[in-house]
Amino acid sequence: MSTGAVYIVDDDEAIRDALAWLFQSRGVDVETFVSAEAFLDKWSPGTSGCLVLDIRMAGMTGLELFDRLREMGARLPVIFLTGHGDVPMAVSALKKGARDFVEKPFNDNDLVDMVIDALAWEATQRENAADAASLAARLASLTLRERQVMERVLAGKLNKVIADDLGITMRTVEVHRAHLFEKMGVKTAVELAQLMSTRR
Amino acid sequence: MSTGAVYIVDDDEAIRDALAWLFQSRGVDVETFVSAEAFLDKWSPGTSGCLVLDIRMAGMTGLELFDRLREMGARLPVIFLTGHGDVPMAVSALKKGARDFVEKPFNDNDLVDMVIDALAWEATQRENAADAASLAARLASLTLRERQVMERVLAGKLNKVIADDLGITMRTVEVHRAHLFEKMGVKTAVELAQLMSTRR
DNA sequence: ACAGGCATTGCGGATGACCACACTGGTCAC
DNA sequence: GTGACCAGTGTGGTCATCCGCAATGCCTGT
Repeated sequence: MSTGAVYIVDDDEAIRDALAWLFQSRGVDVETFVSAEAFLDKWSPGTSGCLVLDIRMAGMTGLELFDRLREMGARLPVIFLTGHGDVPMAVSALKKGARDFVEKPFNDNDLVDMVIDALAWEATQRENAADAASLAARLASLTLRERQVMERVLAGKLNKVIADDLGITMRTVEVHRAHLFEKMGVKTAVELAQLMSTRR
Repeated sequence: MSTGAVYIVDDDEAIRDALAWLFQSRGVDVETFVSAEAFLDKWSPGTSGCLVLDIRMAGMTGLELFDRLREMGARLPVIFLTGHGDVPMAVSALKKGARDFVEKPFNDNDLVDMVIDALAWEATQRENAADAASLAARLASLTLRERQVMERVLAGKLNKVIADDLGITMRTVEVHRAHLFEKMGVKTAVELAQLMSTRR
């Protein structure tokens, strides 16, 4: 798992080149795009990294690309660059989850530091998302009965009560319980509770 | 528990009065302050509500008041008002946790809506903080041994193993276990795990 | 038709959790 | 010094959990 690259989207070739050189010189992988559309072509749910996005571009603007990516489920951190941004635009972008909003001219080193932070953040987010997905998958693999038993185990009910509750025998509850513990990859009810509590 | 008031800090009397009237007409409790210093006098850790803060004021500026409050542990949501803010100022304020950053002239209704949202948010935050404090208090009431046993219970260890671990008898572990369950207000290990997992 | 997964149940035993009762010893505060 | 609190221990019993072994009925896909 290497940490992702920085994706620079700007229709000004001079800026693309300058930024690409800047990041490369600091050891950050870079890919550049001439337009929002070009990045959308490249993007897939597996794309990992950080976006540096010019606001004002021909065609789709940076803000529009940002919205589009969010709609498509992208969770990449986005740093906006702008020559002459206004306050409402900056506020709206940040409130929608942009990572930062930087006016040109900016300090090169600061930008690289921001990107490096964003890359690290994105990597941990990606891990968390993977954990959540794995948990969801395991949850989905449970049968109806197993889910019903799990709910009641998490509610602290005794097997006897659960059995009564579901109109089945204690022995059957035990079987379901063992199965769901197996599927969820836990050995005790305590572990199960922790697993289910952290992510929600 | 009523939801808190909106605290308006602005050195322009006309604006204070206009905002006070605006909020009152929408049923929101209002208090106004002529300066950042005046609000600091009034503030205490129990102060509940939402701040509407002019940036440019004689004496301490809105941004300085914001920083000062954060240092003192205040978690009040803050909405900044500014006549001529610049982008870096807005970005910095939002990244430091300001709720919003609004340029004059602004839409009255939008501001009230923002404040109402902020008040609701603050109320739930306050509840969460109270729960966390109560949990911390209960945790602090545990004796050393009880904490040691709790850790190991949460690690899914059996009483036998815990006993071995701590060099004491199973019986003693059972006693500590019962005591800590009592103090933490839970009846089962599962409840304990849920209690400890949600807040961390 | 047959394999495989799911839900169900029974029996019995090993192990663990929980509890009431009883007792020792140390520290700390009033 | 006496009471409150903490830590530690024992006996004995009840209830719960966990497992292996064995079996039945249903449904689905090959």
